[in-house]
Amino acid sequence: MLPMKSRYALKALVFLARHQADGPVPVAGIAAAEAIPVKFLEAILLELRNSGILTSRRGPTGGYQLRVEPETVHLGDVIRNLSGPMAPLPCLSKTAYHRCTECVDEATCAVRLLMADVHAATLRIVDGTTLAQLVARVDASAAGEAEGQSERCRPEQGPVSAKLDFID
Amino acid sequence: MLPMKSRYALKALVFLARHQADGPVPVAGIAAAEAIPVKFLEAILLELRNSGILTSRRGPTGGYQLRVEPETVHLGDVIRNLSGPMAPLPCLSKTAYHRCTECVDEATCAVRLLMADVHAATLRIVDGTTLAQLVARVDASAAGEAEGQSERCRPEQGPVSAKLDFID
DNA sequence: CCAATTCCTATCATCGCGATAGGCTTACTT
DNA sequence: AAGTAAGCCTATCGCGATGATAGGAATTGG
Ligand code: FES
Ligand code: FES
Repeated sequence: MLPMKSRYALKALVFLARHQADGPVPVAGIAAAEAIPVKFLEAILLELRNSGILTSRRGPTGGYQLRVEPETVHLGDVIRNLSGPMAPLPCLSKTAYHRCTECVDEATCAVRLLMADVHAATLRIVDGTTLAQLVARVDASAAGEAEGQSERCRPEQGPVSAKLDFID
Repeated sequence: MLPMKSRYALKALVFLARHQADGPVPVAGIAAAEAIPVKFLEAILLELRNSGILTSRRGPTGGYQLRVEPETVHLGDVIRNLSGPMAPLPCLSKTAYHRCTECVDEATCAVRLLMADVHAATLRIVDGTTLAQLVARVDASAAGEAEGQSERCRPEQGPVSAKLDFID
């Protein structure tokens, strides 16, 4: 499960990307718009600021603002900064690596072999998507909503398991 | 993080796939070979039995055994049976779906849009890999270990982010 | 009958997570 | 200078999931 911290952060960043022109936006404004607990969001935005993604100004007319262009914000970094590495196994994290005590040989560990692919696939998506791209996709999704043209189409995917479309 | 329950289960299944010919294998044997707490593994194998993957026999010479061929065991089902759905968001699970209270419109939710791809990629791997394939990969990995021929090669992947190889 | 093994229930300790409380600091407005 | 709106920071709390253990009942081979 993606932690609430990261979910809220992503929502807030999308919101801020949309309001780049408005100058600093106060926490209360974002929280109200996105239905996020104010004090919790406060802590989140603070972390994002300390990690360099946001700027802040205090006092009246203060608030938060994107420090960098949305095209340069990789969503994987956002999640990592707030919720730590997302490796499904300790032995797969580069920044927080530590050996799996239960495994004798890392090189021939079946669990590791399987999850390494999962991890790689995940990173390819979250690190390969920028905030700008996400905003664009939301817009596209909203545009095609009235139409029966749901989701983004990926018709040529190649049969993987020949079974049914995967669930859950 | 993949729960210990699922990690242990995968290891045990690989072990059992390797010892298919030996007849029933007692829990203690698997636990010793894979360094898994006995009582914990006991509970895990019991669940796997109740979900139809394993057979058991009691008494002396008893133990656990694969009920079906390793080619028909999809690893995603193993994980699901033991640790529940692996959807990164409640709104992405088919079997345990429930609406995200914090999100106004599911169709235009940025978080959902991003994680849907992650989820799909994960399922494509875990449900697209069978126990037999995993065993084969372990063998292949063990064979190429002495050689500099590490991991499975996927040379043509297409530039995704043009950045560095992803970390964590 | 005995011993080995599965089966089942209950219980525990710990930890991470989501969230809140309370106060301090900065800075704009009047 | 006062007042106030905002960010900044630390501490704490409740809760549930997780990993693990205890103890015993049921089954079955020798
Ligand atoms: S799971 Fe990390 S080495 Fe086996
Ligand atoms: S995260 Fe599920 S609808 Fe937004």
